[in-house]
Amino acid sequence: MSADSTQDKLSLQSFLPYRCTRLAQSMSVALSRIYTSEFGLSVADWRIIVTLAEHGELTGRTLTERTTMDKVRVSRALASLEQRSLVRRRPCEQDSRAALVALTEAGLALYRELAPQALAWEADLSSAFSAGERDTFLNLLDKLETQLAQLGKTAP
Amino acid sequence: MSADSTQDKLSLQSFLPYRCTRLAQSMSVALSRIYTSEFGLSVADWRIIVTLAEHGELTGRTLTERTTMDKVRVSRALASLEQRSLVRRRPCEQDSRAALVALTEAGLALYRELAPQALAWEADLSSAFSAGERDTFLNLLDKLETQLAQLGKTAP
DNA sequence: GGTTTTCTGTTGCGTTTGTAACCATATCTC
DNA sequence: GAGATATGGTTACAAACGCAACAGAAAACC
Repeated sequence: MSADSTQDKLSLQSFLPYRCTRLAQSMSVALSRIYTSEFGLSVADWRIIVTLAEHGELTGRTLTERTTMDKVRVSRALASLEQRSLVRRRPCEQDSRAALVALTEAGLALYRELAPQALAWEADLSSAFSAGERDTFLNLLDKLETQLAQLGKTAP
Repeated sequence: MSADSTQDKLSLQSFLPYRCTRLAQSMSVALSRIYTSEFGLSVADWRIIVTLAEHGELTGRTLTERTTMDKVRVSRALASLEQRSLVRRRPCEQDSRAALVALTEAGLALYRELAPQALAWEADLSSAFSAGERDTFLNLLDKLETQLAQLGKTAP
């Protein structure tokens, strides 16, 4: 009926931010059954481990960018991970304020056990999609994020 | 290139839960410029007000369902909203445990000021979409949520 | 009709999370 | 090269959050 893509009346159920948050919440709860219940990792831990596994040794600064997390959240997660000997830190020669963080052997081993499970879980989830819909979905997410950044720029 | 809808390697940037959380987070921050900075409302407050405006007088129980929030979160938000005279509570005749919550005149007035702004904001955001993409997006969100519920049922 | 179970709603407590202040170092400016 | 400014990272404090425990009332059970 409606040829318009936007709504004229406000309904929580079709309000984009609410729907995205709700979905993200559900996903997070489901996923945490893997990395929290089974491996005792927080979301922050998880993101850091995956990022380090993908990009190798990184500085805390870069880690906050890649994981879209707060400085302090990264700092605290790193402290915890280091205590559990899942990551190690060594001073950075070029900048003595910064530290270079990398996975330890144990950390890498954990990742190798965790990653396939996460991928399998995501595959199960994505099986709700028909061919191409996953890409479409990610594409739409991109569009929204881009637009959001655009809106934030014009009216800060 | 890839005809497969799932990924073979784990990358945070294309990992569905991460991407959804990130987008939801960005949206929430942007939106809160309206209802937090300007009206001093929390996300919980906001959801409750919108739901009450849409459905009229409701019990707390129903409110938790419609807003997908915790019992306690609703309870605390209601206490705060009642103190600010934005909602009122009256005992429920059929069930003396429950209370019926409704917007006050002030609450409704607030809503009438807030809702258009939220809708305008969402319209700005949705302008990143071409015709039909918003519906597509909501549809894909639905699919994921359904699948998620399905997965949760089989392996709890 | 009394007992047990279930349900609504609130409170207490420990954990998590973000904001602000803070060192230490690096960079920029003159 | 000395002062101002910005940046990486940690600490301190306060607010928000959810789980568990709770009181009170309804439903279910026999």
